[in-house]
Amino acid sequence: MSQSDFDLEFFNDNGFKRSVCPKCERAFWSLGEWESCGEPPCDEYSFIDDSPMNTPMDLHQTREAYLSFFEENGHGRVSRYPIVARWRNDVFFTQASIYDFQPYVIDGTIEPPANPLTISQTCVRFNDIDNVGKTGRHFTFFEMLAHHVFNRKDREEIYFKSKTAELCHRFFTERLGTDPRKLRYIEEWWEGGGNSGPCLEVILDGVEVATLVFMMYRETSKGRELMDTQVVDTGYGLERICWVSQGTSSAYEAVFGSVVEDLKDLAGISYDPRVMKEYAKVAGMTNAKTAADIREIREKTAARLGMSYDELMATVGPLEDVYVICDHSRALAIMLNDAVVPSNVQEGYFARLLVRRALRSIRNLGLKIRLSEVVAKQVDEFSSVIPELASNRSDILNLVEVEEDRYHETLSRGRQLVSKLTKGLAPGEGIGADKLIELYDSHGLNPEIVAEFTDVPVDIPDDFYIQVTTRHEAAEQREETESELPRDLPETYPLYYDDVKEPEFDAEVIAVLGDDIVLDRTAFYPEGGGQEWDLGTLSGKEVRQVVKAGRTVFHNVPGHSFKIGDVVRGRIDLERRRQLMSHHTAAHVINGVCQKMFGNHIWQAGANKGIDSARLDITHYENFSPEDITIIERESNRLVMLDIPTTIEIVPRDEAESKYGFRLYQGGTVPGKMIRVVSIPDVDSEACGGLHVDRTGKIGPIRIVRSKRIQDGVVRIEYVSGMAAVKAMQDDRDTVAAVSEELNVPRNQVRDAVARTRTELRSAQKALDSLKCELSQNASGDLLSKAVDVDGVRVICHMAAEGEDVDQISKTLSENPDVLAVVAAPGPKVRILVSRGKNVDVDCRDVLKEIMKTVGGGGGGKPDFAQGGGGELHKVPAALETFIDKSKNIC
RNA sequence: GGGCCAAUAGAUCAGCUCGGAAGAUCGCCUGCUUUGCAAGCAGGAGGCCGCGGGUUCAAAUCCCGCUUGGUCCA
Repeated sequence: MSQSDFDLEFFNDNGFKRSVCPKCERAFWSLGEWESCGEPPCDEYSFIDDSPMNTPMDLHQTREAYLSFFEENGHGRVSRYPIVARWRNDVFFTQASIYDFQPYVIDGTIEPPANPLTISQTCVRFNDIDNVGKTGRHFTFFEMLAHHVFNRKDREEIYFKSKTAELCHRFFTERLGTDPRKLRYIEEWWEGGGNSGPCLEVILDGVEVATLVFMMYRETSKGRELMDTQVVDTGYGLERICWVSQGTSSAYEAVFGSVVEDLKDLAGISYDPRVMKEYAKVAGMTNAKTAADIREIREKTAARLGMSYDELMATVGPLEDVYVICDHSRALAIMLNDAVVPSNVQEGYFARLLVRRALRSIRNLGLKIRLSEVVAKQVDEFSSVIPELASNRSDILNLVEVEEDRYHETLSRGRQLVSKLTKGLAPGEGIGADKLIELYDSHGLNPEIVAEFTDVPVDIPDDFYIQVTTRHEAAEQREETESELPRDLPETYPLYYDDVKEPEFDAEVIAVLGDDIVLDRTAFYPEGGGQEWDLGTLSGKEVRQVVKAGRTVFHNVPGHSFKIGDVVRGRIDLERRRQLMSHHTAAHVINGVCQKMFGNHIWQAGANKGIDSARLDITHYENFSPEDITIIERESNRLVMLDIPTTIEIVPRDEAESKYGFRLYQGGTVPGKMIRVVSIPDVDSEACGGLHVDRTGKIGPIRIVRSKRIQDGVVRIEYVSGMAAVKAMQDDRDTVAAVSEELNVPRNQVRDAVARTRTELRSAQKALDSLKCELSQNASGDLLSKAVDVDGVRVICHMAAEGEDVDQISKTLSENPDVLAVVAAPGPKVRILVSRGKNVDVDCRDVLKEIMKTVGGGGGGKPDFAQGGGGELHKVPAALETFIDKSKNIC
């Protein structure tokens, strides 16, 4: 960063002065005379109760003021992108407006929807979630207002640094009526995502209202390189500007409108506004990173107001909970609207986190409401700007309710767990830190809840969450397998898109890499979109695998002898392809049916279309019931029989997005300016590179084989279609036929017959058991008559024969109070049981030991019963015989 | 994607440290008692101890792998 980076015409021509803040030593530009840079902690908020803007605006008015200003100044207004950044695989959520244009717009693959453009991008960030509700300015969900410019290399520059600063300045002064002298522009350097550039932080009355980033460089291993596209990346905090315009005590009061008022009424909160004003000012000054920082904010605030920490918290605590509920419910409304399904992994976990934290706050306040009621208010509040919210309303609320119920289940499990745990404690003993961490980490119970569940002392360490984190720091590695195929080969022309029914083609070999052949064109469909590759031959040689790297198709042909320049004749196995096409189009049909049946939250989460079977993974909160499957299957087949023509069109990306929305990207990200859209009208439209049948009728029958919850929030539908479905039906018919023949009943009686057979088997088993019991009773009677009396103890040694139930005999014998029974089992292995009647004062283990001395091997047990084995089988009879003599010594 | 916890009768769980004949409570069935209900009394049925390997004379119990569920983190 150098001073020249900020030597802007706009500043110089308009009398801006560059000063250096004596506290933080950063340089800043302003029209006013200022001692410092203006940003906390160098200065504190001065807009509270004294807005620098001419009109207080609500959130929607603020957004509109911004977008219309930039629209009037030549920017195209672009609608928001979804909050789940499905077009990227490096992040879960859209965290800034520039995410919308990474990587394809910035790397030049596609053109931006407008240039320059303006947008209000819905964003969500979780790194500051602990501060939400506490600092007066942190949110999980927020909107980033922005104007962006993409200046392409070799094209005329649209605008860059100077005009950006000018537009920003004019927006605040002309549109919002801010005194021009109040704005300060701090020189900074920005880095992120491998890029960097100078930036200006825009400070107004102590709050950073915008950041103007000039993304110019790429950070490479060779050092800093100028990017081909010079990007204006601005970010204006919608919530901040709205807050400043109203000058309320906290941003939450300005932003949440009627929702926050309703909740305060419900919770019966009344408070001295002075408290929150001071609190927000102090919080604004402090870098709130840990629980200790938050504590410091509270202590400072209490000191400034001349009250105790506890007095302050009595006011602030309930308000914080109200703000948390407002924030989390709003974030949930938007996230669920954009099809996040709460779950224990990936983006779904964040939705779960929000639900649980919001419920905790509702609980703290003792409110008798469901979270879904608050989410409903947020949905209504935002429906005017995000119209889909209205149509997804019931789906969103249902997801919240399902998740709320799940949390209650977790709590009741937890309640049992805690009471079980405390039962084992000594009087006065508490629940220690280790246990608390386990309860939280493994069972989802935070320490406060644990304390609520029990009367025993709960000792919560200050660094509780830090301890939890360290537990996780053990091992975290990730490995990525990169394809070894070269990417610098020429593109292969895809004949398979021209005519899916053409079985033959001629092509020229343009590269040979071992067994892999590259042709100038091919009709072999390479693996992609979950669809397996085509098989067939190249000039008679069998093709084993076909894959694509970049735009080049590689044919794996073991043992070929082709050379560059050879012309080869390809033949495709069309029957295989027809099956793959049927499975692929069926996936789109089933996906469409499920979306209609279950709602907007249904998205494809993965798919595989093989030759014998296929599967489609979709996002849903529970496994399907047999009834659901029946309906899905019926509706899918109905669409097949309607014989709907499918269409495939290659359209510009932005056109496709505006026509079909982001639902296009069911299969994940798709690169390129033009995208291939596969549509089944009124059912499903997806960006898809796969091969499809041209009418749904050609799919043939669709059979859902089973559904399976493969992880929380994702259900796998296994299905077959076309000939594979026909085969599945035939297999089922054959199976039933075989069973019915085996049972010798007609097929419609098979179920009853099986049930009957099972019952019969059971009672036969029982009869057998009681017979065995009777037998051993008889046997033990015989044995008792042969008992040898040793000092009043009847000693019995018995070498059982094949088929005798030794356990039962041993048990029965020892029911006689004066019997000591030694029973040896026949069989490949030695097994000896020693049991005694209740009046016999002998340790069975000693008896066993004595016998084992002769036999070898080991054993053990309890005083009244011991068993052992090992050693040599043939020694057992002798050992038993001599035992009688020895027993005289023992007894 | 990674870590942790768990899986035993229809339900809720004990037993697992320290290997030795599978238990409790509720529910269910039968009988008795009661005008009826709630209940009480007596008896009974109900278990591949998640699956698969290993160690051992012997595994619900120890070890390994898997499956399923829960939970925390990114």
